[in-house]
Amino acid sequence: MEDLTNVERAVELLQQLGLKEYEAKCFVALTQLPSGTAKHISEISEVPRTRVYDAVRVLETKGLVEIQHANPQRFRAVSIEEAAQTLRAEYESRTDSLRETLQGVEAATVEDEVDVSHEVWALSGSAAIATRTSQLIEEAEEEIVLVVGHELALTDGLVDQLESAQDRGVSVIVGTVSESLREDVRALLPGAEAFVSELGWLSSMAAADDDTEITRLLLIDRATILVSTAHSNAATKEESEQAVFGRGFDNGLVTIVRRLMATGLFPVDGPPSGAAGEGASSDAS
Amino acid sequence: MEDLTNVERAVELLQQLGLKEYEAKCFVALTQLPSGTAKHISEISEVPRTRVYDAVRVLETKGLVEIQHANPQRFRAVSIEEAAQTLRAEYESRTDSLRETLQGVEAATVEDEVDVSHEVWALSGSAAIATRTSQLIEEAEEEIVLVVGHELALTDGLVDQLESAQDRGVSVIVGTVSESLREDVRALLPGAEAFVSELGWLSSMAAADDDTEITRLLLIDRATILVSTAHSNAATKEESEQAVFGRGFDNGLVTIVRRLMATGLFPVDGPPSGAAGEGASSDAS
DNA sequence: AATCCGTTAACTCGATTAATCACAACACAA
DNA sequence: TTGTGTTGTGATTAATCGAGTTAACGGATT
Repeated sequence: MEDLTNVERAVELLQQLGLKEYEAKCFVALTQLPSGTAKHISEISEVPRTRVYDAVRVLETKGLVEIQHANPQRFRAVSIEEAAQTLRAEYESRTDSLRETLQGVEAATVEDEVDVSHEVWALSGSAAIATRTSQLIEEAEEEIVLVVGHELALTDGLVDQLESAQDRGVSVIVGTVSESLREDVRALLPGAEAFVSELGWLSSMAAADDDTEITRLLLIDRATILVSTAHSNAATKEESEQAVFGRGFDNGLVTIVRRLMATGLFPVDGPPSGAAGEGASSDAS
Repeated sequence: MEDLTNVERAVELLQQLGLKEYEAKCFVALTQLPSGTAKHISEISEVPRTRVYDAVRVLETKGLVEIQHANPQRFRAVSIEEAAQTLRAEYESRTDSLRETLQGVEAATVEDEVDVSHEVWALSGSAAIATRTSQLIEEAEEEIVLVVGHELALTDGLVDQLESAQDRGVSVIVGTVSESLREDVRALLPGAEAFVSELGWLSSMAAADDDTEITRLLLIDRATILVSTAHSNAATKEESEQAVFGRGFDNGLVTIVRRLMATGLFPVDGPPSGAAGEGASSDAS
C-alpha cells in the first residue's frame, strides 16, 4: 500500500518480460501474499475477479505460480528468486536458439558490389556503440586517436584494448576533457600521448531543449572515424546514446573531422605529432 | 531459399524476444546480406517496402542494425553473436531489476490463517517442478521415498541432494522402473535402499490420445507427496511436465498414495522397511 | 427450492499492428 | 520537357489482440 511505485515498476518489468498486464498484476499481488484466492488477488491487484483465473493459469504454465484445486481455488507464487531465474532461463534459451538458428540461415543472393569508401553509418545504444568501438580499435594498424568527452566512456575494457594495440605497434593518442582525466590516462597508458582538448565547438550543434554531449571521438588510421553522443532528452526523460561512423580516407565525415581536429581541437598542448595536422594538409578530394 | 524453415524459426524466436513481425523479418533478411536497401530487404523478407523503413529504425534503436543515411539508404545487421548478446543482456538486466523491485514490495494485508494440512498444489514446467522437488528433499527429516519413472529424472543434482540428506540421518529409499537403473542407484547411493517398482497402475490413468508417463514420485516423511508426469500431447506436439504435491499426513493425496504404495507398488523386492506399510495401516481419516 | 458464491465462457470496446494506398522528391532516359 | 521508375514519408483501411464487462453454469448453503 505504501509503495505503489514499486508495484507499478514490478508490473511494468514483468510486462516487458512478456507477461500480459493481468498476469503481471496477479503475480505481483501473489508475491505479497503467502497464498490467496481469486477474490483476494482481485482486491489487491485491481484485476477483475473473473479474469484472475485465466491470468493465474497462464502463470502456472510458465512455472511462476502453483494452484490449489480446491473450493475456492487458492494460488501461490513461487519465490522471487525462483521467478527471476525461471524468466531469465527462458530468455537465455531463446537467445541461444536464435544464435543457432541464424547461423543455419546466412547467405542469400549476392548483390552488386557496393562502393564502400563513402559510407556513413548510424547506430544507437551504448552496447552496440561500445562493440563497434572495440572492433575499430582492434582493426587499427598504425594510429588511434581517441577523444573521450565523458569520464564514463573510458572503461577498463577500452584501456586494455588500447594497451594491446600499443603492443602491436599502433601509436595511441588520447584527448580528454579535463586535466584530471588526462593524468589518469597518463598513468594507465604510459606509452600514449595524452592531451586536453576542447569539445565546445561540437556541443553548439545540440538543439536548445536537448542536453547533448560528445562521449567518444575515435579516429583509426586517419581513415575511419566514430563519433558518439549521449543525448538526454528533457521531455521524455530518456537517456540514449547515438553514434555515426565512416570509413575511407576521403569519406566525407572522415575528411571533415580530420580537418576539424587539425584546426580547432587541440588548443592546449598543440596538435599531437602527425595525427591531424598531416591529414588536414593531405586531403584534397 | 532452401531453408525456409530456419528463417521462419528465427523470425518466431525474434518475436518471442519482443520484436514485431516486420522487425523480425527485416532483421533475418539483413543477416543474409552484407548490407541492403529497403527494396532489397522487402524482396527477401516479404515485408512491404514502405514499412521496411519503420521496422529498421526500431531495430537501430535496439542496437541490432546500423543505418547508412544515403540515397538510397542502406541497412546492415550487426553480427549474429552481437545481436544475441544484446538481446540476452537486455532481458538479463530486466530480470535483475525485477528481483530488486519485487524484494522492495513484499507483504500485504495478512489474511486469516489457512488450514494447511489438506492442500494439494498443482504446478507445471520442468524447472519449477525440479525446484520444488529439491525444496522438499531438503526439508526431509526422517525419510525420503523416491520413485523415478524415467531415466532423465535422476539428475546429478538430485543425487547430490539425496546424498546430503543421508548425511544428516534421513533414510533414502529409491524405486526405479528398470533393473539397470536400480544398479545405477545402488552404485551412486550406497546407503540407500533401491528396488524396482511397477508404475503400470498409474499409466492407465492417461487418456487414450495422450502419452503420459510418471517421471517422479516423491514421499517425504510420509506426510508430503509430489507426483510429476511428463505429458506429450500427440496433437499439439508439445512436451510439458506437470505435477501435484500435497502436505499433511492425513492429506487426501498423501493418504491415497501412501495406501497405493503399500499395496501395489513394491511387488518385486517387497515393500521397503516401514515406508509405506506403516502408513497404510495408520491412516484412518 | 431459493440463493449465494465461485468459476467459466462469451462478448464488446479500444488500442496496437499488419497491410495498402497516395503522394512528393528525385534521378534518368527519351 | 516529358515520361518512367525509384525512394522515402504520410495517411488510411483492415485485422488482430488485449482489456474490461456481462451472462451463464454448477455446486454449496440456507
